[in-house]
Amino acid sequence: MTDRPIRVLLAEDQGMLRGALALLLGMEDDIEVVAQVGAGDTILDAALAHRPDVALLDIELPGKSGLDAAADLRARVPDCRVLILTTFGRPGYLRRAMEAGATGFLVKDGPVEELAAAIRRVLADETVVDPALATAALSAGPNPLTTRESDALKASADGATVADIATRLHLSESTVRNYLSSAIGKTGTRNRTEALREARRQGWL
Amino acid sequence: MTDRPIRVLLAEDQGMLRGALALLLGMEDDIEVVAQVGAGDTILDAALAHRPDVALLDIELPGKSGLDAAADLRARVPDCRVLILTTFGRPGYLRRAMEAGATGFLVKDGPVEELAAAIRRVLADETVVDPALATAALSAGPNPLTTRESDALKASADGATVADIATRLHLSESTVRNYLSSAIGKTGTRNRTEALREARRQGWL
DNA sequence: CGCGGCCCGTGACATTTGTCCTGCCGAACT
DNA sequence: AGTTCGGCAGGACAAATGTCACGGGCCGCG
Repeated sequence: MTDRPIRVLLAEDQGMLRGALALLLGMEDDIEVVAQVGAGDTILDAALAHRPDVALLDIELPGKSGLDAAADLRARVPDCRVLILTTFGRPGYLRRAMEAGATGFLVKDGPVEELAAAIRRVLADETVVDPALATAALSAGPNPLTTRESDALKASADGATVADIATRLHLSESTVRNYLSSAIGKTGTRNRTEALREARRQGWL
Repeated sequence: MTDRPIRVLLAEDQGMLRGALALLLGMEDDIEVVAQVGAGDTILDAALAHRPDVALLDIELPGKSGLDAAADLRARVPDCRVLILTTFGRPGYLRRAMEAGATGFLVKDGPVEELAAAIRRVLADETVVDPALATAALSAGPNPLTTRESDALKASADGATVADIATRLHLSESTVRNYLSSAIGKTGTRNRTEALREARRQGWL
């Protein structure tokens, strides 16, 4: 096996984890980390410049979500497989990752040893997903929130009042209250805060 | 330098980061990772069993906060230096870490290379803290919230209603509203959600 | 001792939030 | 052509939230 090494792009905002993973992956003799980025909106450029075989993407990233970046990669760098690496195994994240064309989905718990193995399997076009998480994602059903309901929920995250949200979204206060009320109903919760938590838990935001 | 290696205890809940750091630190020839734990309430036992020279502690841990664990260690394993490793450089965290007897305070941004260096410096009883963060912590002043105000804020975190909080804290609803109102005043915010965010940002919870 | 701080509680009040109903518009599908 | 769904908005109402003024008790400090 003296093939050319697997070229990996690493996108992760936490500097220490990014550095540690890069060092560890670099020590595998069949893996080479050709690019490291800490922001979502630099992923595509880095991939175009370095042509990786596998992109290892965190989801929560500054600038642009790893899921959105995954969709970009599928369109512009189709030879590059996408492996999502995320803190939370939210059902909605997994669903969206698959729709965005990801080949694998790993959570940041679980041993580091999994990582290199997953990279090799993904390169062979094997789908790598935790089975328990997969069934959870299936049974959870799709995101019931409309675009604007999600917007209103997101905008309410930092404790903004209805008036604040209305300004931010260029809407009337009545409309905002309607969206929030509807989101509360769909999540089966009692107020915005609970609705926001539940929507996040499901990976709907 | 063929001294006996520095014995390190590693407390971090995220499996992948914990594993990666353990491997990297283990590759330094003067460092040996003698224990790894993923929960705060197992730190003390592990330290008593393995007698590390340095304990590398995350703050947000299941079971018990790394800050509380630090205080335990100072009391029961006084030869062990404490080095806090945390995601967020909140002023209040740094202050509390120092009061709990920590010798160093690192954030998870910044390069991995810092880590081994910090461990060696901490062992030599050098205080290691990012200077910018240190001045921020000083200028921020101490935590103005009383115990009960903090309790009420924490209990409101998941979207609980006043009635819920009152039940959880064995208080009357009026009292809860007073505490929340007071916390909102002290944080200079407009509602609980903002107050909670601000209190967290300052590291007051 | 008086003073201040924290704890706990009540009642009244204004504001905000959440619900429900109504309506209009455009796009998509049948 | 009709129906459904999403976006947008207004009004009316009940409930939750936040504010304020006011009590009491306890403890520590000068």
